[in-house]
Amino acid sequence: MKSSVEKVFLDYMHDNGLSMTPQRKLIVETFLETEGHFSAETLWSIVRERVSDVGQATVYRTLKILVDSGLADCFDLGDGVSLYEHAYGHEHHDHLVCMQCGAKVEIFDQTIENRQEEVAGRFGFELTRHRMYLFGLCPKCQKEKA
Amino acid sequence: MKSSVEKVFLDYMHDNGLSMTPQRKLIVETFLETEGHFSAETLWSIVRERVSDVGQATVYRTLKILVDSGLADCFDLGDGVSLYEHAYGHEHHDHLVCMQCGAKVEIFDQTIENRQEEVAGRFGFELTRHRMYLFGLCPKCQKEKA
DNA sequence: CATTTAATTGCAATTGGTTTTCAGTATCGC
DNA sequence: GCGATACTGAAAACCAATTGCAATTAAATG
Repeated sequence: MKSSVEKVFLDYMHDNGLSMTPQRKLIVETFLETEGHFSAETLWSIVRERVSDVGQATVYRTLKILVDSGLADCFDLGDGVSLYEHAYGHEHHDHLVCMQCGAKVEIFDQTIENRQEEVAGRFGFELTRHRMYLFGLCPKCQKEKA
Repeated sequence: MKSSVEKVFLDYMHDNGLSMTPQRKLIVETFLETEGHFSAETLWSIVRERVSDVGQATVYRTLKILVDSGLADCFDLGDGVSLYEHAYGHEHHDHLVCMQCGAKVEIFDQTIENRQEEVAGRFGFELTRHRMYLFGLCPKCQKEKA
């Protein structure tokens, strides 16, 4: 039986007149098997461990499809590198990032979400989405520093 | 009497062995006279209206000094272009951005700030800074759409 | 105020992530 | 199968931002 994620992807492909190719299949599978937050470059290197002649551009192009189809979420921490993570079946969340080691924790706080709506409403804005990144030092790096 | 902002800048320059030059003076003055959120490119174009032969690199280099000295704040909305705004004498705030017209509203909510600390603390993180952007439609753009 | 040293400048070249172009190849609906 | 489209990898193009460089200028010192 086809997994629910694959169905969503194939439906998106079909609905938009896109074709399935061995490269895309490989990239999507690799994406789904890779946990955490990673760059296109990183995903490319993992893909190439399996099949050596997949082009970098194809990885970028496929990641765009993954984002558009709702399977991936793309964000960047302000350093010019886009990071990707699984979006299908994952609730919305923000990130807590260690500035020392780069560790990332997914966070969610309903109070913050509510206040965001409320603040936006105060200015008559209709809120669509938001991004929030908290930067600091993780427990481990605090110890190492002391 | 020298304004307080200028003093902070000159002190920073001196403390770091930096020299004052006509170009830097012009760029800093232009920066201080320009309100809102703007890119280095935009600042450069305003500067060149006054003196035509200021190099683009000098604007970037001076903006870096402004950020380091605490006079400017640099952030980006995720589209790869850094935006700058006045930081001296301005309290910390986040941004509410209209995705249609690009209008930006500066926002602040103490409840959100408190919860951020609290969420970070829950994971043992020591919070240093954060960025939060709320994206949506401003009142004007909502009307135009309807 | 001259001198010397270190900093600064504009320009052009470079970087680095990402996107696009292009000619050849593969996919999909019929 | 066949034809219209879509896809591919490689390389070139992009674009904001940075850097190397040789000439110029600021500024501390004597």
